[in-house]
Amino acid sequence: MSPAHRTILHVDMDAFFVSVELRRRPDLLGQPVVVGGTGPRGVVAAASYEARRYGVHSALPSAVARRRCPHAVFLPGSHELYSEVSAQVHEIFNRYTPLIEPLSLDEAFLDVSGATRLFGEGTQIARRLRGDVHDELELGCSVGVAPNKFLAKLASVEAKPRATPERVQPGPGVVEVLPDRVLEFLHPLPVSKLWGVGPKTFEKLARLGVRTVADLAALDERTLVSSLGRASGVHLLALANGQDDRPVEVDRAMKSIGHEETYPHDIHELADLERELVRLCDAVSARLRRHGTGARTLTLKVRFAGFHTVTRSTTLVSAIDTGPEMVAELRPLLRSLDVAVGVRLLGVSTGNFAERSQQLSLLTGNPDEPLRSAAAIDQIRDRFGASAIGPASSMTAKGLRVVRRGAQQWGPDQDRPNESDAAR
DNA sequence: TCACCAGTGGAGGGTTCG
DNA sequence: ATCACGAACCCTCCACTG
Repeated sequence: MSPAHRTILHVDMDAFFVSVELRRRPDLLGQPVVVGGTGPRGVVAAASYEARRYGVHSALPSAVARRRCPHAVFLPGSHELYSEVSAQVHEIFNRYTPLIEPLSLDEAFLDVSGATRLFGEGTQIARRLRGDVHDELELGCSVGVAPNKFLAKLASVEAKPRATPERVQPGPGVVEVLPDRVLEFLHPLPVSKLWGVGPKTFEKLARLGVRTVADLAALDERTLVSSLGRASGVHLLALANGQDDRPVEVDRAMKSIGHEETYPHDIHELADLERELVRLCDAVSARLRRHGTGARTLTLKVRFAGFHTVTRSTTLVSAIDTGPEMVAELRPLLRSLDVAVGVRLLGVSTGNFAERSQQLSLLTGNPDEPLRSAAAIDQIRDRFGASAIGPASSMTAKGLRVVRRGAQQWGPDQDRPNESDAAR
């Protein structure tokens, strides 16, 4: 039996990556600080509220961010550290409910419907939780409280601090949407605030004369479905009426694993791309094995110099989980493309997970060689680190050192300065 | 032989989110 | 002037099956 109405929390850490950095760099407090890619093709992953005053926000190209706020401090960031801190935040959540659905490192839904008897109303839980996070981790967060996920997420936006060109205003921290005030809260909002309405959908809705959520709610379902498609149309109309019965899902199974990289310079040579393909397959297959699964569907992604992007995929009868096997499937797909114009990004993604079946090699009649050597590689990496061993094709000419690009999640590293730049 | 139906699943493109 | 990365989900078209 589900309760008459649920109490859902959406917790969103305030400027998470930056706030974590500021704990070890208190000298930067109150300054514009940006975490993200530092190279010319990088983007902003997180901006302090001071930086936001200058129009710097996440996903903004770093080059633009530098122009808008030249005195901002740019930090490369450490995904691993943020992961650890995120886990600590979740431990705090766990005091109040086990029903936690992480959306990302810095966001989560909590279903506290069953916790109110023990800890009080949703807003009381929200305030206690904020206090814990602040006192124990020196981090700020904003919490939305509502009868469903979608409204809780909207509420947490209202709870956040706000940066205007003049100043940074602290937010209320906790905002609740009461069950009998849902439409009152929802309908005046612009449709662009709805979860799932991006630039494209916004344009389609604008053509239907829709500007506010109230406009959307008044729309005929058939009209909406014919414009947005079945699933999106029905879903969006429900949201516009404040209805969202999606449960807080604790263990969402991963459906795809992939790696993609944007290069500091476009690549024109097929041979170079094939070498990159080997590296990507090596990395993705290692992650597959760590998750103890194999993949049946492999997808190659290529972004050309003009930003035009294509994908080529293949689905196998049985799942694989080693680099060489993946390369064997994807290399022909890569070769089928004309890469003369130059490639700025190459990506490999896997899905359709299934147990890897034991099989005999047709050539040797022995148990699958790739499988055994992959296991050996995993052992070496466990003991000596990820860069201890890699594909021969990614060794430098000088040999012996595996070429590992910087662990940059938000774009390629800054170009390595050459000797003439070393002026001091 | 043709038309149709319902269901499944692959391929490729696309949108959205954080 | 410039635009990352990782993942989920959706749509359309198409082939195949019964």
